[in-house]
Amino acid sequence: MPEARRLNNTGLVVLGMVAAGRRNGYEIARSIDQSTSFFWPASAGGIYPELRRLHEAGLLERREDPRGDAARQNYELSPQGRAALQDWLLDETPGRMDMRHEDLLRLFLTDDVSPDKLADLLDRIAAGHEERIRALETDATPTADADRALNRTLALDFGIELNRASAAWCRDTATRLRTQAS
Amino acid sequence: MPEARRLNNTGLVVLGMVAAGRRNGYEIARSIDQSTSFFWPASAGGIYPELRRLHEAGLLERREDPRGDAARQNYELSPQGRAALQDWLLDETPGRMDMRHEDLLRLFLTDDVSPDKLADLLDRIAAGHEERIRALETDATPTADADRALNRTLALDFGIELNRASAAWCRDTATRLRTQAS
DNA sequence: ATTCACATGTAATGCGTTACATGATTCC
DNA sequence: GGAATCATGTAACGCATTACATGTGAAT
Repeated sequence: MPEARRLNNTGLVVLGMVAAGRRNGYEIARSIDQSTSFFWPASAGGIYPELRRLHEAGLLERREDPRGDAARQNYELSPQGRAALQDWLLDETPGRMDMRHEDLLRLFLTDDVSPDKLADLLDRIAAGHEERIRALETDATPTADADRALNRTLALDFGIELNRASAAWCRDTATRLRTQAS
Repeated sequence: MPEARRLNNTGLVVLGMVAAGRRNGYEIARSIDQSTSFFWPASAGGIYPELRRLHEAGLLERREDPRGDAARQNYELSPQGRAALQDWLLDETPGRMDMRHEDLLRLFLTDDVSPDKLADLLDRIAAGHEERIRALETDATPTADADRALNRTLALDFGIELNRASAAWCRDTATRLRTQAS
C-alpha cells in the first residue's frame, strides 16, 4: 500500500518542498505562496504542525539549526519520506482536480439574464483572471526564484495559459453578447 | 453588512439552487452534481444539515410535502433569503477562486526532469481534462436539463473551454518537449 | 531607533468529506 | 419480486483557515 494515502493536502506539498530543498517552515510557506498556491494552496498556519506530524511519522529528519538566539529547525527527507514521495509521484492514476470559482457561481445563479448584465459580469471575471496572470508572471520571472528547472517553469506556464484562456473567453463572450443584444 | 458573510460554501449554492426552483435536498444534490460541481462542489451529505441551518436562520421557508408515506420537505426562499442571495450576487468585489490540481503538483515536484517523462505526465494531464470535457458536454446537452437559460449555458461553456485550453496546452507542450529532445 | 524580513508556533472554529443507514416509490 | 430511483438523514473524522502571539536578526 502506498504510504501516500496517509498524506493530506498540506503534507504532500510540504514533503515535496523539503525534497526541493526548502529547509524550514518559513521557506516552505514562502515557496508555496510564490509557486504552488494557485494550484495547490496551503496556509502558513498549517505548515508547522504538519512538519511535526511528518517528522513523527518518520518521513522527515529534523535537526536544530539556531540562528543566533533564534531557534530554527532544519528538515530533510528520511528514506521513508523519499519513498513515500516517489510512490505518489509515480502513481499514474489520474489526480484529483477541484475548483471553486465564486464568480462563475454568480454567473450561473444570476436571475437577471439580460445580456448586458451578464456581459458586465463576464468582464469582471475576465479582469480577475487578468490580474492573476500578472501575479503569476511576476512569480515566473527568473530573478524571483532560483529554481529554473523545466518542470517548475511548465507548471507556472500552465497557470498563465489557463488564466489567459479564461480571460479571453470571458472577453469574447461579453462582446458577443453585447453585439447580439443591440 | 451583507448577510452573505454568514453563508458558507454549501449554503451559497443551496440557497441559489432553491432560488432556481429546486424544491428539496435530493433535487439540489442532483442539480449540483450535474451543473455546478466542477466549479462549486458540494457533497450530498452536507446539504440536508445546511438546509436545516438556512431554515433556522430564516433564509428558507419549509413546508411538509409528503409523497405517500414518505416524508419530504419543500423549500422556498424567504424574503430575507432572497435579500441575502441578491446581496451576494450584486457584490462586485472579485470572487474567490481556488484550485487544487494534483497532477500539476506532480509536474511541479517531479525531480526527474527528462523531457520524455515530463511529456508523458503532460499527456496524462491532458487526458484527464479531455475526459472532463466529455462529462461537461453530456451535462450540457439540452435534453439533460430543462434549464436553457443563457447564464447556465455560459457557465458550462466556460468549463468546457477551460478544459479544452488546458488539454491543448498539455498536448502542445508534450509534443514540443519530444521534438526538442530528439 | 525602528522597521522589515525571518522564524515558529497555538487555539478556535467550522466545515467538508466519507461512509453509513434507512425506507418509500416506481418500473419492469 | 426485485432493482433502480427518490428521499432524508447521521456521525466521525480530520482537517484547513484564521487570527493571534512572540521573538530575533538585519538594515536604514
